[in-house]
Amino acid sequence: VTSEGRYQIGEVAESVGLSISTIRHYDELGVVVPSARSSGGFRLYTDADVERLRFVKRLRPLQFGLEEITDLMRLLDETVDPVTASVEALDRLSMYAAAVEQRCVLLREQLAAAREVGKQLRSAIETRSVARLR
Amino acid sequence: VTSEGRYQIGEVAESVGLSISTIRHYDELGVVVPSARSSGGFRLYTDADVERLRFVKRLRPLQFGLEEITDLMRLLDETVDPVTASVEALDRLSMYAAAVEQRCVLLREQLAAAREVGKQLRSAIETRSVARLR
DNA sequence: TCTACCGTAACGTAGCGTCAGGGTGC
DNA sequence: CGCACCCTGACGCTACGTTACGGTAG
Repeated sequence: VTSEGRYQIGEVAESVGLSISTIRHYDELGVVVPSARSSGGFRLYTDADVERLRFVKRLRPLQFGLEEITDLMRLLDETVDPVTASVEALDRLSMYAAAVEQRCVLLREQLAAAREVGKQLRSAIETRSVARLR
Repeated sequence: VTSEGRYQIGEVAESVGLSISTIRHYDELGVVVPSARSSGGFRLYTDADVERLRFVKRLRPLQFGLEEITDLMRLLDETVDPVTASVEALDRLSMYAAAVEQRCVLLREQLAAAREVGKQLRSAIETRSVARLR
């Protein structure tokens, strides 16, 4: 904790589980821009910023591009107030929701396939090791 | 089928589910090199080659580099005959097996996190849409 | 000969990792 | 002042995608 709710990039990286260069990259691309900078130029992240980083981290394995993720988060921001929320924004938001569902299904399939490989490997090792024992 | 057990890159791409450029890339890097070429230079894949491509495809989501995958497949090849199989090769093979296990666990965690996001998104959309109806 | 398919070469892209050289902060 | 931490370029890397231009298969 640097000064009550303002974290430096190192602490953030530690707590979120992203590398410092990744976090800097996200800043450069405008995915997650720190709410403040110290007088000396250090990036200072608020708890909300950190939450956004966690959000990105969760979405990345679903093969979403950083641009899409940025767009999605902006949509969420725009619709925080239901009054300001345009129908169009809500529409696009649910398209993202559907995409997330699909990617999850795909991820499950990949996991299943990967476990197959694991089994395949284990059995291959076993038969080859057993043969060696004789 | 081009001529009994020899497939052109297009058919292979179709059946395996990898893009043509990906398959060409794998050839260039020596990951999966087609067993033959037509007299005119067309890549000709055998069923075994196609199997190797499927193997690569299954391992990719586990974040293995192409070089590692190549190494792994070579290890499998080298140990096909238990007599030629060195203890060292078998050792490295089981290290890969362990790595696969770990990556599977990680993948499951990522899937769980991603589903969280899905839920989060759906509920956000719902509350914001319902508010609009009034 | 036509047409779909394939070849290489070369450059473009996303998402970081990795210095190099130099301030910042406690 | 020291030492850990941070800054901005700028270049490197992986794993492809994308033309451009031309040959091949049947």
